[in-house]
This record gives sequence, structure tokens and C-alpha cells, in this order.
Amino acid sequence: MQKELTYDAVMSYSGHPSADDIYQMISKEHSSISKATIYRNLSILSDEGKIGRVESFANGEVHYDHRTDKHYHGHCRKCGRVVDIDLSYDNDFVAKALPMEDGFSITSHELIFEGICRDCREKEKKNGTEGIKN
Amino acid sequence: MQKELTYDAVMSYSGHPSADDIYQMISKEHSSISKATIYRNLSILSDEGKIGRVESFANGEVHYDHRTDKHYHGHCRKCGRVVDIDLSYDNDFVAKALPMEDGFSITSHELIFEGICRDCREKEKKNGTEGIKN
DNA sequence: ATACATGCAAATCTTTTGCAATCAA
DNA sequence: TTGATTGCAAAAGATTTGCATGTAT
Repeated sequence: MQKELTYDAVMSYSGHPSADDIYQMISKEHSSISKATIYRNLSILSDEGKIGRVESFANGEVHYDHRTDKHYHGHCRKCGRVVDIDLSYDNDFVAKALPMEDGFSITSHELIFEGICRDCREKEKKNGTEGIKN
Repeated sequence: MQKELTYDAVMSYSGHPSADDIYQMISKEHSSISKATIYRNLSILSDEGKIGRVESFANGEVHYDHRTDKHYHGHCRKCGRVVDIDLSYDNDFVAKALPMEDGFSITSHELIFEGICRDCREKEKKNGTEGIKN
């Protein structure tokens, strides 16, 4: 079953592979595997919590902002909306994180809160339970 | 000049518009404007710092991780690599942010440090100054 | 004239989906 | 047999690019 192969590939990968990275890795040994299967299995595996998914706003869309000052954002995982979170931008993070990573020089950071926005919460209440995709 | 239109549209937009949102907005008044122009101008404007860009790993690629525990990441803005940052996951953020946003219910957060990884730093040293794209 | 800005269409890139074939219980 | 899994090709969605035209200096 290709799902095992996919899982094993992710587990043996030291970094943070993209779907294509995994495809490259597996197809060396199993040249007939399909990319669609890799995408499907990675998605399933991370939904199941068996592997992690590193993402933020992973819909491939860039969002722009009339604010240019550093601030944080909330991301509704139901409708995809991005809202401002008015926590003050904390430069101490950089100082805290700096000594942890030898070699990686940090210039800034982004903090994204995942959750559900008010509108979607209200819709949920009305419509009763509704599956949350993603 | 369409760059002005693009800028004005972003500034008058209350939320966090995507390129398509801006296109929809402008094309109502200027039906002949091209989507490519919107993309080009948004990109230029945010490079110039005149508007903000809300993104993380904004290459449209999802990265997977053999770790499933919550932790933070560094993103090399030169080569795109994702590295682990071993700061402990701080659940207090949620508590701190919760009261700020009425209606938005937070379930988790992501913290991404932007910077330059060791490899790219070393390459820079060797090759002298080299433009950093993006 | 020279460099820059635009529209259009085509190309790219990542991811998703429809469908028929295959495998497993 | 019935349902889940796969490969393949096509589709979808966001963004970029080549190119010819148009505009400004």
C-alpha cells in the first residue's frame, strides 16, 4: 500500500519535504507511483495526525494588507478569512529564539492564530454541527 | 497609472484582500484593467513597503514534517528552506490573544521566524554581496 | 528616442478531481 | 461482491512571463 511508502518517506526525511520532494524520493524505488497518490496520501496522513503539516494560509493565495506595521493575524480555518489580532508585536521573540538556532539569522517573525471567525461560529450555531473541512 | 489604482484599492479595503479581490474591486470601475497588472503592481507595492503582505511560506507549497508535536519554524527567505526552531510551544499566547478578539475563537497558533539559514549566510560571505530576491 | 507600464494570452506550478482499473476484505 | 486504493490524464486555481503596444519623459 502506497500510504505506507508515503508515511515511511516522510518519517525518514530529515527536513520538511514538499509533496514533490516525497514524490522524488519514492519514485526512485517505485517508478510507477503516481503523484496524485502522493498528494492524496500526504493529505490523509496529516489529517490523521500521523505526520505534521507546516503551513499557514496554505491555500496558495497571498493576502495583502493596508497596514504595513508588524502585527499578528488570525486565520479562520473555515472560510479562510484573515483578521487582525491586536497583540503588540513582540521583538523579544527574536532574542529568545536567537540562541537556539546556531547559524539561522532571524530578521522578523510571523505569528498566526488559527481558529474560527465570528461569522463562521454563528453559522455553525444556526446550522447545527457541520463538518469542518481541512 | 494603474499602480495608483491598485494602491488606492488596497488602502480602501478593510480586510486582507487577495489579488483577485483587488482585481474584482478595480475592474468594476476600470473594466479593461488586466489581472497581470494587478499581480505585478501588488508585488511591487509590497516590495516597496507601501502595502503589507500577509504570508508565510507564500510559495503555494505545503511542507510536511515527521514531527507531529507543535513547534516553531524558521523560514529562509533566500532558499526557502524550513528549519525547526526549538523554542517551546507557548500556549499562553492563546490566553493572551483571546480577550483581544471578540468572536474569533483561537485553537492554535503558528510562529514562523523569517531569516537566512546558515548555508545561505555562508554562501553570501563567500560570494560577497548578492541581491536577495523577495 | 528611451525607458517604463500595460493588456493579452500562454505558460508554469501546485494541487485536486473524475474515472476506470486494481486490490483487499 | 463491495468498498477502498491507485494511476492517469484532465481540470482547477494562483501566479508569472513573453511579447507587442502604448505612454511618459
